[in-house]
Amino acid sequence: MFNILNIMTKKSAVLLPKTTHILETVGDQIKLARLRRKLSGEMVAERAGIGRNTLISIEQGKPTVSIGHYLNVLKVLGLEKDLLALAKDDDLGRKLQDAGLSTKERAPKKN
Amino acid sequence: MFNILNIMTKKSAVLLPKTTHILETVGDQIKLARLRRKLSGEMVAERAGIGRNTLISIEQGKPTVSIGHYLNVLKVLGLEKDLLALAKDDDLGRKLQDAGLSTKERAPKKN
DNA sequence: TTATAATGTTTAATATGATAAACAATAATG
DNA sequence: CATTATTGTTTATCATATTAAACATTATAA
Repeated sequence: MFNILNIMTKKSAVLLPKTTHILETVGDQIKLARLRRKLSGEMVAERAGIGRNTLISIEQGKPTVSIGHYLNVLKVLGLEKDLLALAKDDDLGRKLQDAGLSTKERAPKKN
Repeated sequence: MFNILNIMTKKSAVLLPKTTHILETVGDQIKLARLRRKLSGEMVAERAGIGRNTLISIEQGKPTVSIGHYLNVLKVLGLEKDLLALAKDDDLGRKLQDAGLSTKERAPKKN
């Protein structure tokens, strides 16, 4: 509590309220998908190769869990392809690209 | 190499080939979204509050990066709502639910 | 063609993610 | 109602995720 050193050396992700809400919503959706399949947390955790506590962290929307564990849980539920939606339909990006044209392998140099 | 103890005590996610490919594809999509915005890796990493190496891990599809860091990178690109797609359209789940009916707060007891 | 910024790799240090275990609370059954 | 499996919390331990720094490569733009 009030540990300035902890704040300055923090390595875990700091989320804004809106971002936190997104993660919690995803956690709820994953839990609902599990319950629809009538699977206990212990069963899903075991099949995903993770501990029970880590699955609970996912379902509660904790930002610390690795994307690999996330993905393996989605796979147990048959939902792993949902991840492909990330940065897939990049409308803004394509408009920016149309404006600037071309797509390079690297970002432009700042001169 | 050939460290049986490392295998038995592994905590990082073990992915199957198909799952690995999904993560790598997402990494490519994130990198493409960054380049369309003409942002350097250093700039995105700084805005997302992570190190440059961690962003590289994300763009290369490494399974170790936390969902929180992932989410903050997506936010820098204006794509954070994409995460809401995870376990959202659970077609199979809804069919299973229709078959079994009801939705409980917990998985059924196994007796 | 040349200069250089962007990207990628490796290494070492350390904060932390993931875990099991023990426990408490409670929803789901009979 | 009574029983109990599921869910959730806390704690301690340890493997590892994250980082900065130094360096190498190469695409970019003049």
